Amino acid sequence: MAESAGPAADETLLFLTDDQIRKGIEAMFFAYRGFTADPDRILAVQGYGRAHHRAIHFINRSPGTTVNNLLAILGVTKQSLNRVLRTLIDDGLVRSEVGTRDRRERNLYLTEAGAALERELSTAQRDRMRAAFRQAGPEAVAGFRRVLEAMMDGDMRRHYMRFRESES
Amino acid sequence: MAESAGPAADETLLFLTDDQIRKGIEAMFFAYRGFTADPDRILAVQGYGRAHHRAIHFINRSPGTTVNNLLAILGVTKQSLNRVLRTLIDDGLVRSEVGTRDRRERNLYLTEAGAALERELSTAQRDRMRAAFRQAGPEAVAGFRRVLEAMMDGDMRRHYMRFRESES
DNA sequence: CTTGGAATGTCAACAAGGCTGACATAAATT
DNA sequence: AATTTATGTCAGCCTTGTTGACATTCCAAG
Repeated sequence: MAESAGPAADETLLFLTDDQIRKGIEAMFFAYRGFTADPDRILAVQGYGRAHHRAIHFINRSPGTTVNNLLAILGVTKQSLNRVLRTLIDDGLVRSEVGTRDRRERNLYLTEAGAALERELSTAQRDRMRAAFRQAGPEAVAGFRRVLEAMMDGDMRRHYMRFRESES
Repeated sequence: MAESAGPAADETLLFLTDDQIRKGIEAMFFAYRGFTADPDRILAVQGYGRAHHRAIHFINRSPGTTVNNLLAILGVTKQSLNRVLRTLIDDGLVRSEVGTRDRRERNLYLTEAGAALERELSTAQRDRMRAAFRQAGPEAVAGFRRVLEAMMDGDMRRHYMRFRESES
């Protein structure tokens, strides 16, 4: 913070040059495409999209979660999420139960069919991630995670950390 | 490849456990949201979206690029790109010139107004990336890039590498 | 106890930006 | 001359964002 008087004048900060940063930006762009490519292909077959994947992922991650919880994590409007949730419920992939403590809430669970699709999706995505991790090596993976965590918005980092802690 | 008989039996591969992979997947998801958040805010003001940002970014990156080139990099249909390009041309942010060597082609350039918006967008995005890089440190950045490069599809890696080489 | 908000979820309508298919035009290639 | 290539355009569809209106449920203040 104190040493950033000139634009990258210090040669120990070469990884902060505009060119390095630009490469990072493009790496992020191209890699995210690969990251979603396999699930996208699977989802397209049954007429679903990325929004369905996100809902399925986080319901699987926290069974019994409420619509409001999901809204906070996914960062969309409740109307948008509701449409996706409705098709998943109608198609028998998600079960919605009236909350016991507060009957305004709906607790969401994957059905067997939902869990099966979740496994199919996450297997495809994990296979690619695993291959990338194996190719890059453990230290690269640690760096990858450190940079991504620093890039998150505060709110999202909270959700991410909550998930990280919830399993050993 | 040969040693992967059992599920993560080797303790030197702990970074390849399903749990580690899942953390990587969620890190990617949450970080990408942060990555696009600042440009999204700027674009929303002038009524543009992420599609406009992508077009502007890559036209700025390779001035004079053709429509076909852009299609290959962005991975969308020409109809979809055309709609975005048309608004950018009509709004005076992009200039389209008939190709000299091959007059079927259109060479695309940013106008002054286009370059100004590009600077505004990339400054916001670079600031966040720079902060993340600085916080994570040079070795983390190297690992970040290695993992992302391994995660790209072959085609996308080609485009990425082409860009990387095009500047020292 | 009742009543007025606040929280939660649903329904309707609209826009952006993907997609496919069909077709036109001009230029290059064979 | 015929074909292929590059680009643009029209029409129509889908997913997934948005806002607005509204129903239900809970809770707290009177």
